[in-house]
Amino acid sequence: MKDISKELGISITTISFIINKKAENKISKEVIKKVEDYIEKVGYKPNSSAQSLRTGKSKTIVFMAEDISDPFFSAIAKQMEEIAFNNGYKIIYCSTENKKERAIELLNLFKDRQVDAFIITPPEGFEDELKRLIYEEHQMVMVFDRYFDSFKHNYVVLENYKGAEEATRSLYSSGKRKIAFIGIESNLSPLVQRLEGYKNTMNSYQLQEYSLLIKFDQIKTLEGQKAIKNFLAQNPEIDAILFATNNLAISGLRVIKSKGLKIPEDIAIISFDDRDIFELFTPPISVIAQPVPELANELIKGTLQLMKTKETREVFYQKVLKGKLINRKSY
Amino acid sequence: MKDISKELGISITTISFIINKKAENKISKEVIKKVEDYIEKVGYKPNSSAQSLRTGKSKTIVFMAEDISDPFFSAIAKQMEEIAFNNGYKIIYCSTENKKERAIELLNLFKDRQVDAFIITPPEGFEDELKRLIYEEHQMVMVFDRYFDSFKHNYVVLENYKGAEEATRSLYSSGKRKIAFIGIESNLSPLVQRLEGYKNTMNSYQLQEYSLLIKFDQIKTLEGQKAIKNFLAQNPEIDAILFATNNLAISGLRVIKSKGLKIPEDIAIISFDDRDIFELFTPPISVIAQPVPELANELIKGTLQLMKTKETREVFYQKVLKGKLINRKSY
DNA sequence: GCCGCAAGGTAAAACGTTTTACTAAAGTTT
DNA sequence: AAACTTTAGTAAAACGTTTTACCTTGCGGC
Repeated sequence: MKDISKELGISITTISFIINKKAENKISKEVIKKVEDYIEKVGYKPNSSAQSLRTGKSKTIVFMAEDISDPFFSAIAKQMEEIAFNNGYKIIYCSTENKKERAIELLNLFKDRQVDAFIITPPEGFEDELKRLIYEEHQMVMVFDRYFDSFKHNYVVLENYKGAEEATRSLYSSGKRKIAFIGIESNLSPLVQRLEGYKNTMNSYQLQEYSLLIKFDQIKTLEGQKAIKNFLAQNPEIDAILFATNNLAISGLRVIKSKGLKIPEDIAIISFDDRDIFELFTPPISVIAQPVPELANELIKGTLQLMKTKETREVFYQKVLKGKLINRKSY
Repeated sequence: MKDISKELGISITTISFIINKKAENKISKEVIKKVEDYIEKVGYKPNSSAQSLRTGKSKTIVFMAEDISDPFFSAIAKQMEEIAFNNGYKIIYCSTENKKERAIELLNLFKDRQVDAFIITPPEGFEDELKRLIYEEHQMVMVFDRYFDSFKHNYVVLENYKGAEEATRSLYSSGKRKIAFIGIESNLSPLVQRLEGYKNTMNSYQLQEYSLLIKFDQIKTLEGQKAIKNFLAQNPEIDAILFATNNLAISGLRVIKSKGLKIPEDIAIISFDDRDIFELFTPPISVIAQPVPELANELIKGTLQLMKTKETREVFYQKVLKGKLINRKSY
């Protein structure tokens, strides 16, 4: 800017105004034109560190996902990146592995970097920490995938209860009566609501519930598969399963495959969350798919919007999006 | 720092020295201790924008992947993130979609932000641009997954030729003789080398080659599947296929499934790149798996190392890692 | 008692912006 | 024509660090 100023004989202030579009009714058209042309010509780009230092804004958003290598989260991440970038923001990713300690550690490490906003998939037990972050540290926070009732905050989540309800109904409609639910031992909102949706639907049909809840860290392990195997062995009458997450379903499918059960004749399947593996499985697995582009869009648009409107502690950005039941003949 | 300085009656300079570990033989033990304790107590963290402004380093690395939502790249990304973070670096991701124009656009957009290094998966036709970036703009660049022969640069890639060779041999060993290669129309190094590996091996057995090259943007489409279907129809004697990428294999498997061919009896399969879908497929698909943790490790360690040793245009960081053939009985 | 030197420390400039408060000149009222 | 107002622009401080060059004190050697 100093160089431009010297070259054009125009003050740095004026140049700054022009760059930041604050020149409209201060600076003459000719000067604006002259400066803009020169900037274009020499390809000047402002130094973002200096801008951050002066304004206190870093144009950076942190996306703290449960696991950024999970297909669901990485798909969300990609979509968000694009939109954020076009709005002049960059996103930094990290994974909590659904561990509270890890999330806290990450948060601490981000304290020193200036960050304009956080998009967080809070792990189990992160409630108090999250509240502190929002209400005491006054950070701009958008919560994703799950939310808490104990305090108000911004969030974008799936309509989990309805999804589970619809899935259970569909299994019922296809003639299944011994419908099981395999979920996760957790009180995160989606897992609770999915279970609730299942339970209430079964109840409304006056059917017996069969539910198995697996520990979070066993989902992808042999222990998890063993638990499912035992569950099925103890309840051989089960003729349908609703899986609460895709990873759960994958473990379940391994068991079903190893037991030689036919889908959907012996056992019908619906899983939450779509991923390519389900479409290609033999037979293709039906799912309640999350609307990834819409979720990503809401997340980032909401976050950008909130950063614009600043400290409005009154209005919250809360979106609940519908899932889509995709019938692939696995029930 | 100003506050600490006032509070402790110690100059800002001294505090800066202590924070940056440049105090060892300048400042007395007692003062160091005092300052460190105070910093710990009040939880002071330096302002990173100010640091960047002063030092010209942003502690930021850009990872320009082909597609960050692809399981291979997102797995790499996750691993790198972790290591980078522990070294005080943050990573910004973006996806080129293997489009030259997109990559150039992204690069331009990063010009204004200060970036310490680039890790790039160069798309087709990016050669000149990459060369310019390295040799004219003197950016720190680590190239990933593919590389160019026409100029020296840092890279981390897979030993593609050997991988294809080994896979082809294995198919031969299992008794297959009409072995086909389905690849991509591209002159990116891995695709060329995989084809070469296949061709030369077939040649050494004096077997006829069958190869189909699909256009990059048709890989995941119906056109791609149609091409594969035609290829198989025209060469019904084919009894084995080596797929050059996982996405190709997935399209191929759809075709094979729709044709009702049995794997491996009717047709044996090996694919490059592992992904969970292959393990769960019926039957499980054999693959040449890339060593993801090692790749990520080399990438980020290499990049960090190069940033330390600065302008050493003589020495290049070039690693070629071995793939691992995993036999899952699909051949 | 003076010199030189090491140890321990600091003042101040610089990094590249944004923004506040100001000015000079020209135009508009009265 | 004096007194305001608007227009077009600028000087300088501030953001929070790092780093260069400098300063002071004490001490050993002669």
